[in-house]
Amino acid sequence: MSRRTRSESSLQGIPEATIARLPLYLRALYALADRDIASVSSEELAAAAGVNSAKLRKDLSHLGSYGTRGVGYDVDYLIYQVSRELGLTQDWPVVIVGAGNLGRALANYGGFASRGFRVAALLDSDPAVIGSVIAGHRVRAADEIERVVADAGVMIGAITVPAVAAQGICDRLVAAGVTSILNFAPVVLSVPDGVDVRKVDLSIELQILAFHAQRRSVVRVLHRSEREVAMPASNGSSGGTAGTLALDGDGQVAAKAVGT
Amino acid sequence: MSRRTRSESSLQGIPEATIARLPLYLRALYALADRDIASVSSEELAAAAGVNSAKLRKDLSHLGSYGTRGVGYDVDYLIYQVSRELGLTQDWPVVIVGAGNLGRALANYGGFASRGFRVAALLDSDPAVIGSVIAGHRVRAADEIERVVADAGVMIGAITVPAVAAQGICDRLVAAGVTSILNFAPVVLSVPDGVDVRKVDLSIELQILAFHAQRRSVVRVLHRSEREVAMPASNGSSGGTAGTLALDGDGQVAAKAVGT
DNA sequence: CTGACTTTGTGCATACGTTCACAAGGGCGT
DNA sequence: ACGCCCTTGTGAACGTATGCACAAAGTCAG
Repeated sequence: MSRRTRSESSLQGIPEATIARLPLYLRALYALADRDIASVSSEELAAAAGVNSAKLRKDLSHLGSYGTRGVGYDVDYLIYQVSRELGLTQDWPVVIVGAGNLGRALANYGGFASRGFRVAALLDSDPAVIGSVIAGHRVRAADEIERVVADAGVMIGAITVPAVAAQGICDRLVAAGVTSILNFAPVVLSVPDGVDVRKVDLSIELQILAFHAQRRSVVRVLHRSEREVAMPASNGSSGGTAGTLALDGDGQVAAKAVGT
Repeated sequence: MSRRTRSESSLQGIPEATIARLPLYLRALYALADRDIASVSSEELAAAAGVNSAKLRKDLSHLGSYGTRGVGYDVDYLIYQVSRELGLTQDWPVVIVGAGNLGRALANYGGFASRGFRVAALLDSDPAVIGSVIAGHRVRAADEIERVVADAGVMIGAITVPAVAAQGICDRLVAAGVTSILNFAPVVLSVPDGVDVRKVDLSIELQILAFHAQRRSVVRVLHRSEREVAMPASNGSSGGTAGTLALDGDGQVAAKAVGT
């Protein structure tokens, strides 16, 4: 089921991976514009954004043919086109629920207000915090979610509350009409169809980093005794579903400082 | 070239996409363990983690055969195996540079200390902040980067400083021996080979949300006047590289509240 | 006006990721 | 002890993303 028409119009057909990179290009373009650079080649822009130039050209080609062969791209024009594609030519009021450390960081975030986004309200359920002013916004009670969303026409909500409260807040946001949610709480939110959830989880990023860091350590150790890897995994009946776990420090690796 | 041996050992061959999901599974497993659930099927665990069950099984199969056919997975055993694969059975001291809102949020983050990670130090360059205590850590001067990294054997650094200062801090972290960097500053960091950088950018996530939100609006508008989409893009010579930009509000869409 | 040069936009090959569907394998009731 | 039933683990098909390499298309000098 879930047929997608994918018409020839550029409206539908932009790959998700491309969308995720457009903000990167946009940031690089703004940096160029700040330096009064009027034109840029795909090679230069790709370097500034940290991607392959062929990939950048293919990404931009999804928005249309906005470059000039032999010359490059007009910075201002491309900024406008990318902004328009991302929907940043309009104003997006955002409600932030949870005025803890993360909520405050978000409300104070510079790149927030600068390009298209605006903090419509900052909410919290803690009476000790309600009424205080953070980043120019008086913190309002979480009870006011419905009113705030309706009054300001909010379509985007950011959830920066503790994990246990996140689903409840999410439900209320959705019921009030919010269709896009940025979730910072370490839980999987369940939402009805048509609501878009993106998550930011610091812990996950750290764990991915730890994996690679450990892999580097392991590789380094294996270089010393290459023998033991060649042994295929013993898939005998040992282990299995035994009740006691062999939680000894077998797989442990020495994490020494890596002074160059 | 760039031959990869991809031996039968599980050490090398785990896809990046799988790695990125392992923390998700781990979180779901901890939640199950907290509820004293000893065994779980791929279907249940997949639902808890918000993924497809076939994907979950394939992901877990990369670590080895840790399930029991007809039964499922032993929760504690799987927690151990996933933790070990991610390198979370060892302790990772992390240095946080930048004690602004984000740095504080990170230092206070619950999921930080709980599983394998430990704040080794919190640094800042602002004399007004140095010396104050945040989340149980006395903020130290940014000058001490090298000493802190060496003393605590830090391999992971988090950068929560303003964009302009990020590359400089990054260089110093790398020079001091840090090989994994979590970057919150909205810049592309350049690092030598062998250093792993992951970025968390609130603005990018918001922009992706805005894109989808706008797309929903556009689709809704188009349903009213379906005619105009059928017209193929006029790729004539008009427009082109003209000096003046047509920055009128042509592509604007009405962002009305979405009351159910 | 012409021709050389530069850079875009894209066809194609390859790699990677996802999903289906089912055989293999283990537990459990009888 | 046997066979049914359940769930894992995986082969295969499909879809998506990436990167190379080059034709198309424009600029600019003379």
